[in-house]
Amino acid sequence: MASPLEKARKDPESVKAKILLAARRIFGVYGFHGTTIRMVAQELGMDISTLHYHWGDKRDLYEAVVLDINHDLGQNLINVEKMIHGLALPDRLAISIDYMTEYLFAHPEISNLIIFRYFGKTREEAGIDFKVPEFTYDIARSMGLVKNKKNVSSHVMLMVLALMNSMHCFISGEDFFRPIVALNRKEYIAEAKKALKFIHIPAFTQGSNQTDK
Amino acid sequence: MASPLEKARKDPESVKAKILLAARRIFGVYGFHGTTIRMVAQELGMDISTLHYHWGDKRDLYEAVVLDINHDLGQNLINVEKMIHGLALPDRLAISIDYMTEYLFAHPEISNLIIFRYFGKTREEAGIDFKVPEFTYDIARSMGLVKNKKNVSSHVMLMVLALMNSMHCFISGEDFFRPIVALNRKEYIAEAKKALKFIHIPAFTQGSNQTDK
DNA sequence: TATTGTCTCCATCAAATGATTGAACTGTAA
DNA sequence: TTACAGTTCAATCATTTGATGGAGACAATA
Repeated sequence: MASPLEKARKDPESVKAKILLAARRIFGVYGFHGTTIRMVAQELGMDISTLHYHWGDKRDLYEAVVLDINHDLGQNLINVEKMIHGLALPDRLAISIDYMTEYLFAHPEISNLIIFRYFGKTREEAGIDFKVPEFTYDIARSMGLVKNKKNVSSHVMLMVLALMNSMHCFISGEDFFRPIVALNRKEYIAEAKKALKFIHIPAFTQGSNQTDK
Repeated sequence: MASPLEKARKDPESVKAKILLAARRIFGVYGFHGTTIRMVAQELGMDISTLHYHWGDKRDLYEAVVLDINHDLGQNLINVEKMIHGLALPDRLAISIDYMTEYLFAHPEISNLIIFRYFGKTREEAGIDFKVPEFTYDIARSMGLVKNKKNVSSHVMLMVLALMNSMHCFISGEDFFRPIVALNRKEYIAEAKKALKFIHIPAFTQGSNQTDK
């Protein structure tokens, strides 16, 4: 009855949980086609047939990873929403950026996998999907940018998407960007946060008197 | 002597040029591991051995695609630099964003492939690379953001990277984002340009009196 | 016509990869 | 002890995929 994913979440010490973690990491680095189940198995020091025993086929494992990440991300967005409730727009933005950036830098495979899904295609289309549209709308709403309850302007949606993308890009592109700016990890994270706030807070605040055209 | 890539560029009607074009498109959609040479061959209605005859192995073809895209992108950045020379910063930004967005929307595989390279890994590391660091520095310079000739601040570099990333994300994510905002292609492109300018011009102009801390 | 060089494709190979099978090992309950 | 469910792994299979060989088609030229 309980899916492997549910079992994995129930007991973080279980083999299933370990598999899920390794799969997140490796799918996050190499993408779906770029990872082989042998890579995941080797990372765990176990046989590929043990993987199949616990999770079924490669697609099942990948979809479990996507679901798991969706769950984590949604959970954290809820947390943020609670933290910023009632504050002024610039503060809401600053706190959201700080919190989410910190969280995503600690789990870069989330940004990696979301970006893979946005910008790439798998040969066989997946039935499973990220909840980006829902998340985008939720963020716009919790930022107080949705004036007309049932008709969010495209402009606002694109602004929110741009903010999310900027964050994912800094996190996911760390290996590529950090050598360019010659910073250590700690400095890079700090500068990324700074840049995100520097760019997006003025954009949203100037927008507050024209977001809805 | 002349490489297949040079031959392809010399004669756009040649088989090699057709192969290069198809390879750009398909690598751009599915990434390196996600595309098979059979997919490229089928797209062209030719046999895989004909592909090998003209280009060598898969890696060669991929690297030719990367070189080709680098070349095109560099060429267009030079064009932009000429267009904006001598103008004020907000105008430089607006024109650059308009021009590059238009260009990249016409060749989305460029954004796709650059993003794949930023954010993903191939199992065997490629010897070939995108010239992002050089391009980033050139853009910062042509925007007039480089004050100290030999020491560009990390902050400015990250700002430029964020701008480039925002553009690539809107272009590369069109299939994913456009249904969310419910716009047709023409409207989406217009809104993307608007959002990019709306977000990044204030960021850079407010930054002109504190870019170098 | 014969020759040569260019190009294309069918057939095939070898390696990589996803998936399965059956034996063996473990601990627990009867 | 025996029986059984849960787990792991070595061995193996079938398909996909990158790559090659050799024969044939075609055009240009002597």
